[in-house]
Amino acid sequence: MPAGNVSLRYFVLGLLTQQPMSGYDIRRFVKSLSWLIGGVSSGGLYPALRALLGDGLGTVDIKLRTDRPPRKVYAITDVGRRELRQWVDRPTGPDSSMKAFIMRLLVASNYSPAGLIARIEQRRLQAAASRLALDEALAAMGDSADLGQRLALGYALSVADAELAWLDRELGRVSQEASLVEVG
Amino acid sequence: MPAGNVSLRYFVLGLLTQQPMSGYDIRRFVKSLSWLIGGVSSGGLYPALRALLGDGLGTVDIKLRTDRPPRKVYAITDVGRRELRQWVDRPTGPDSSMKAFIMRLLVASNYSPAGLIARIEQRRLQAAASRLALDEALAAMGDSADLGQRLALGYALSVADAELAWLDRELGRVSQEASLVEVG
DNA sequence: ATGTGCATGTAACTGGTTACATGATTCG
DNA sequence: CGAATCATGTAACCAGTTACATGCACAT
Repeated sequence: MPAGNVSLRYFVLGLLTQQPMSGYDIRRFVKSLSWLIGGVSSGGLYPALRALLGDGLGTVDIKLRTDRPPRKVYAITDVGRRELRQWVDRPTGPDSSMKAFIMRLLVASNYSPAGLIARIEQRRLQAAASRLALDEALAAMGDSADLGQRLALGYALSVADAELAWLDRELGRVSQEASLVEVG
Repeated sequence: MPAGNVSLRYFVLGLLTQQPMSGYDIRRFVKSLSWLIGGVSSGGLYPALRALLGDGLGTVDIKLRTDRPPRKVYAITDVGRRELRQWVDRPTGPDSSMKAFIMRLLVASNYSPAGLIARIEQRRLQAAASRLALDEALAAMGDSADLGQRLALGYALSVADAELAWLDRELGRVSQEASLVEVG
């Protein structure tokens, strides 16, 4: 379900606006952000970098070294900066937001009340765990992180909290209805 | 981005728990939910249905008709029900549309304060528009909708509201900082 | 010697989308 | 008569992942 809009290509281009980097640097950096967006696979990254060159959005500076493989440092071009800006402004897709969970919800609603409750509880556990991971990331980052990371983390926290609140509310409601049915 | 977890395969299997359906029925039904999760393409659906048969998760009842193409009605098997339940309980991973926005946020934070503000505002417009679409869906659905759709809509609304609130808050903060810098 | 870090990449696969092909029926 | 709806599907493509391949340097 690669949703055509989560474009690795432009994201790495965006990283190059901070400073020129090699593929390896990029992977390391993205990995340090894995709590937000996961990592990048080399099988995705290297072809993407080559494509950037081909389209004139980036350049390489190849540092040859006798002992090790050459270090290829990529940089963004002016054309790249222009295209990047367009990507940033591009809608992220008609909010089919939270699609994965919504699909499960639609399916789970066909289960018995007890089954549905079990599934919402399960989801709550997961949500709480990932919320905790965000908190840990927040603690770990301290004052060192840059604006982008702080913004991204804040956003993720807000959404995670909203989800938890919804789950708790709904869990209460569904349980109550279930017990009413039992009694009635 | 095919996020390996948004599995069309299991979602259609889940729809079959409500009642046996043909591929066409499924497309129509999912299309009626397009405000939540978008549609299904036939190029995705028909292969998925065939795969369900191959794996023993579903069966077909082929109604031959002289005048029209045969109508193939699919139903879920017990094995299918078992696997489906596992899918429902499976973690969903960070949502891909959230990921798409976070990536843009990380990139946009490298722009000037004015640029960053413009980008957050842009996102706010989109978020408000999709929030509005959800409200319309809510109004349109009235009392007719089933539990699953009501749950899904409520969830989507909560998350959308949280996102809007975050955007407004952050827009205020970033603007203020920008004007402080200007003055200082 | 053994594993970890540096550093590059390819091949096969996955889970989709887009666009196309086919053909009858029904509605305006 | 033409458009929409019913109803099936295929082929080409896309963006990405997984697993693999290669090889040197440095620390344990």
